[in-house]
Amino acid sequence: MRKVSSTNYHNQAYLEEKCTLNELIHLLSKRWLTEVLFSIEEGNNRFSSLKEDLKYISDNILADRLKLLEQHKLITRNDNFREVPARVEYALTPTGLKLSELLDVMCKFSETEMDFPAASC
Amino acid sequence: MRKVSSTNYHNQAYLEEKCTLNELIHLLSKRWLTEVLFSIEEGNNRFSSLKEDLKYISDNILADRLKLLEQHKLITRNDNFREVPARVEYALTPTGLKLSELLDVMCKFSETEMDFPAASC
DNA sequence: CTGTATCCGATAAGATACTG
DNA sequence: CAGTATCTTATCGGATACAG
Repeated sequence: MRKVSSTNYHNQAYLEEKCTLNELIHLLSKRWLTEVLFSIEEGNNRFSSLKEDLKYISDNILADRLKLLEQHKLITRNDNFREVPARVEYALTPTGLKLSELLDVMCKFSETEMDFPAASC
Repeated sequence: MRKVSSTNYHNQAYLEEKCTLNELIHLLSKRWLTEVLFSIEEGNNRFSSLKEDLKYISDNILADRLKLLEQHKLITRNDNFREVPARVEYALTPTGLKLSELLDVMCKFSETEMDFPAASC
């Protein structure tokens, strides 16, 4: 739970109210989140498949990131398979796809313009 | 100092090596950083002017963000005025300007596509 | 298979006091 | 004016154990 009394909390709230960009960046800055988005886009639509693809991610973090992405309507969660063991499939929404394209642009920018050591994107 | 032994550290390093996008987002996620960039773009080119514009920012955070922006060649720092009291002026680099334009695009996206409460950007 | 609950270490933000 | 140094607190990531 957040301590509402702190300046820390108030400043973040102030920034997010001032501009939703801060809210979006705060979401994107959660570790693994963009990787989960990209991995779903590439066809990894199950929990176990994502966990295998993002080899160092832990259960609780993956679950949390999927929940966040769903809450912000960037992915859909389909658990209507009525199978045992449980089966759930994830997919990008149109907004999720647009965000992914936007992140591609940012990735190109970071590769070509920014002063970071080179890496394959 | 960072503890190199932690999984926490290794995972972040893994992600940043995998794609510089993670490095860029990690930078942008530092609180106030984008606001400082925008404020400089709007003409606030002195420490005191920035501090007044971003009314809740503290000295040490502003100093740190300016240092980060300079290190990544997003702004320039000019202290060649030989005046007392000290005088320093900041300005965007071409890369800084491009980043600002990219962030404008992201801001529009967050306003029109994302599921956040509305705010003026 | 797809998660949840609890705990702990690591990192980030901010308050305060001080300096050339 | 333009910062720096030190300390405290808040937030985040991850390990482990467990559940429907």
